[in-house]
Amino acid sequence: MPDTYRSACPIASALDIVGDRWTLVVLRSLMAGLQRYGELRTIPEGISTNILADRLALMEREGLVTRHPYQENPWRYEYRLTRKGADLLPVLQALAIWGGAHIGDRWVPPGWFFDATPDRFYPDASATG
Amino acid sequence: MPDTYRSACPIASALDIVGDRWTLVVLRSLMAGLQRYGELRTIPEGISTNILADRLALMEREGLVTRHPYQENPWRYEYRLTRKGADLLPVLQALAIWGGAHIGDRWVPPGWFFDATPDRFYPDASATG
DNA sequence: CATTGTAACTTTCAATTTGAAAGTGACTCT
DNA sequence: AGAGTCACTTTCAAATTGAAAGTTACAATG
Repeated sequence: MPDTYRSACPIASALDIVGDRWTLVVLRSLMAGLQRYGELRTIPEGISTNILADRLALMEREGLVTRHPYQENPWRYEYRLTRKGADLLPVLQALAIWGGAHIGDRWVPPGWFFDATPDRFYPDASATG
Repeated sequence: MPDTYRSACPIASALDIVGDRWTLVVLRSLMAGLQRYGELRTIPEGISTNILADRLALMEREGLVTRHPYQENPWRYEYRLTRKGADLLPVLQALAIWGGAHIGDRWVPPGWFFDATPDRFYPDASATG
């Protein structure tokens, strides 16, 4: 968690964790199926490498994602959503509805996105931590 | 709108408008009934005056709020949500649910907050622009 | 008429954050 | 041996944030 929250308001406190320019965009990408650093680098928004590494580290510290090795020599990890991370899905859905309604000519998300519930993203108990 | 959006993704684009440290906190405060600069200055998060003035100006430019004079000599304005601003209520509700569920000891929002729909905040047609 | 007070900003400037680009380390492949 | 890949890390300039002081316009008080 942040060292201090601005207040005990659940909205302000949530924004102390995810209320920056990139965290929710990375989260969206994880929900879209991207799992590795190299995949996340390719998102159309063009995140720079230092910011991506920093956000992934912050998200791990906040318990939004966990790292799972997919290779040794050298060790490489993929990032998986935790329940805490997956539970932000309704925030992304609400933002997508708003953006689609009030900004012109946005992409239409795939059908599964609005139908999904958070447990779609943490099917295994090991990712619950 | 921002000069350029990072992509045409409705989530990323929405965050290009409201994805900073303060805009959604100010929006929450407007929904809680605060309408004037001097009232908004008193929020428990402690926003500094230059940031508040800047965010209000940005929110007006984005069409999230409109200014309505409540006094002449000198002119003073109160800020009212537009439909576009009020339609962010589901985002705030989702953030509040998540913050309440995943961060310890947060305030419990008043009952009306989760029951409300956006039209609670734009009762008059003049605020629709 | 000078002084104090109030409301809504605006300015200043230091500190923090962001971002583009280049660099690093551990490998694999040719 | 040399080139390529992946996942970062470092560097440093630019943009943003924030605390504090200053400004403008007026009302109220003495």
